[in-house]
Amino acid sequence: MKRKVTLKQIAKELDVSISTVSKSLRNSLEISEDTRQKVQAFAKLYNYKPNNIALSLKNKKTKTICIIIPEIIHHFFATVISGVEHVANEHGYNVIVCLSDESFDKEVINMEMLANGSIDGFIMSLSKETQNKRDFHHISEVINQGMPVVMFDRVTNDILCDKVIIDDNLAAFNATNFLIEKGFKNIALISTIDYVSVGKLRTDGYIKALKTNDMKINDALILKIEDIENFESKIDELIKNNTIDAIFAVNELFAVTAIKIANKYGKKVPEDISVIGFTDGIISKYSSPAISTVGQNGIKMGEKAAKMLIERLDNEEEEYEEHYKTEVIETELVLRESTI
Amino acid sequence: MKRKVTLKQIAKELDVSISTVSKSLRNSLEISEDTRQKVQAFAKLYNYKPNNIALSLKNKKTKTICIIIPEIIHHFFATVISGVEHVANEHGYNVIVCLSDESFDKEVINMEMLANGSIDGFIMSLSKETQNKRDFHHISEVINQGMPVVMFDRVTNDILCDKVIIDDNLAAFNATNFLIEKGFKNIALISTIDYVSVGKLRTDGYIKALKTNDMKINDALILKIEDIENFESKIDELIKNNTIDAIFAVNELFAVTAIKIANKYGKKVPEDISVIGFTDGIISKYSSPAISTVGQNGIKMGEKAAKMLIERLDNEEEEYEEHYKTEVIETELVLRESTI
DNA sequence: CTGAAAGCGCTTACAG
DNA sequence: CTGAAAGCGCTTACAG
Repeated sequence: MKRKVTLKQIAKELDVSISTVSKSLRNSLEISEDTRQKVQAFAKLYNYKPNNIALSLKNKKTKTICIIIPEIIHHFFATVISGVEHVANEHGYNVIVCLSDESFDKEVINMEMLANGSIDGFIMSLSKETQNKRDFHHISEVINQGMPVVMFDRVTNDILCDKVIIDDNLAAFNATNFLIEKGFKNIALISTIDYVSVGKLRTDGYIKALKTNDMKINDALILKIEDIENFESKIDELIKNNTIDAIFAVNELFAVTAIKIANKYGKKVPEDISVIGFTDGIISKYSSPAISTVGQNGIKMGEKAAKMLIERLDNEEEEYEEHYKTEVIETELVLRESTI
Repeated sequence: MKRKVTLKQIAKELDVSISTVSKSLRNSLEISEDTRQKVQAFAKLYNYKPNNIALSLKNKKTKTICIIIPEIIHHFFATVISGVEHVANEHGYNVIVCLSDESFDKEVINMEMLANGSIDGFIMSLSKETQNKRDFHHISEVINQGMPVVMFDRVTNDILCDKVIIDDNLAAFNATNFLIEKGFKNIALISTIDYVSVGKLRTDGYIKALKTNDMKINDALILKIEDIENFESKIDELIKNNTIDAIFAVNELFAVTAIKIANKYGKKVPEDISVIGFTDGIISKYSSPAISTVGQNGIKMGEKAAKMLIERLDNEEEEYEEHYKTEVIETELVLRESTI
């Protein structure tokens, strides 16, 4: 087992100073061709690589960014990570992934832990609990210390920073409108409680579409799911107790579950009920029938978020600050088998 | 914008030495009660937090571990990350996630980059390309430098280190055997090419089950998919050209695709064909019919891998080395709607 | 009880 | 052309 070699050791072996070794390896013209070659050859032989931590301390930058997400099991968030990873790596950055598990406390702990020099900036999507509490002091604190933050998807207006979102309202409007144009009269909505920002926006879009088309809002057809534990029984009730010819669900889990339950009551999708989901993930693609859905393009969101963050980091000298942007990533209606 | 405060600044403000500040904050008895309180109060006021990078440099440990996976979109790997995260956080470790994208080069670059002091140890699953090339020098190099590595799922015998696996052979044997006991005679296998270690092991288990039951091996029913691009047409051919009453697929993507294609040819699952997949992920759970599958328990694998790594890190003083273990996580056959 | 010094591994302005 | 010194932010053995 040969431990990692340091400048000091090389200097000792070659009987020169540490400065000389350092400069030689960075190919400084200050050093004679001869010495440089000797040092470089030796370093290569011993497979010298500079210690990242020492460089980080010296440079006051770590070339590492952190992405905080509520849940990695959610396919959408996994795709965002993938997008972030690729852009980050291209620019020589590493990515630390933190999971808040939808918990405010875990979100705070993660941020405080990493804000102390471990990373250069954050990319994050708020946990449900944080959105519910509306307590964002941990985020503003980090920003105040001069560390850039980019929020995506689940964002808040209470914090000023760069953001990457989709137009949830518009996407929901379009999806609902699509169903209305198909001639459906009883379009149900399966959404989440309003404090989840995207849930509320999507609900608003649905309502707006109905209103725009002079259709009346039937509260019985609007289901807001609070508790992921027993959401199936809620959907069951919705379908059992109402006349429904189309469903718009704000995520794919709700959509696929709705289809299952519809089948249970002898309703065929899409023949009897058309279904549109949200988030173009694995479930939508591979379930039978394949589910029509609002494609969210997590990869692109991740890429964009990473680009915005890295741009800010790499231009830190210049006084860019306060020039925050909100990027809206376009969505698309992916039509498959669950709609006629 | 108030920059982060350092010991030096506190020392200056309070007109004491840096050593005194440091000791006070660590509550050293060397320092008078009085001074300690003063320093601590001041530190609290200015929200002092020690700089992680400086600590890492000093302590020669970063309290960060890296997990390298081939693909995050694969639900199984996402669950492993989740397991690693939780155990790591419990023990005060952060997790860096790296994606190799199934590429040998990316795997090597990631490891070399992070091995230079950024992290304390690796948890990894080999990329397809690495398994194909059988080139593991980057891994042995890291291990030689004294950095612990834990491999999971896609492992190799060529490297000595801690490992977490499932008994792929046995799991495949059991799944196939289950189908045989149900009375099926023409059981197809949809696997991957042999250089993917788990693909080969699962194929072997399938063959062993047939042999044990004195059934003959029909090569036409064994499909080894090389190319993820056009795997659908391969499965299509398999189903179109053969008489099949059951299918064992080595992942859920293959399983769900097989069901779709079977439907296309008018075969119902499970009435006409029973299907068992591998990896108990989102797809298996939510497709219609829900797919019976070999549950792999990624969470548990991740937790175990993290525990093994952290144990090694925390006990580094003691000469534990060379005492490598391979943990086998049990699998279970999860029966759902795709088998009769 | 307090502080100066050395050190973790590196870089760079400065002196010779 | 080479090297000693200072510094990034911290800890700790040692001196006073």
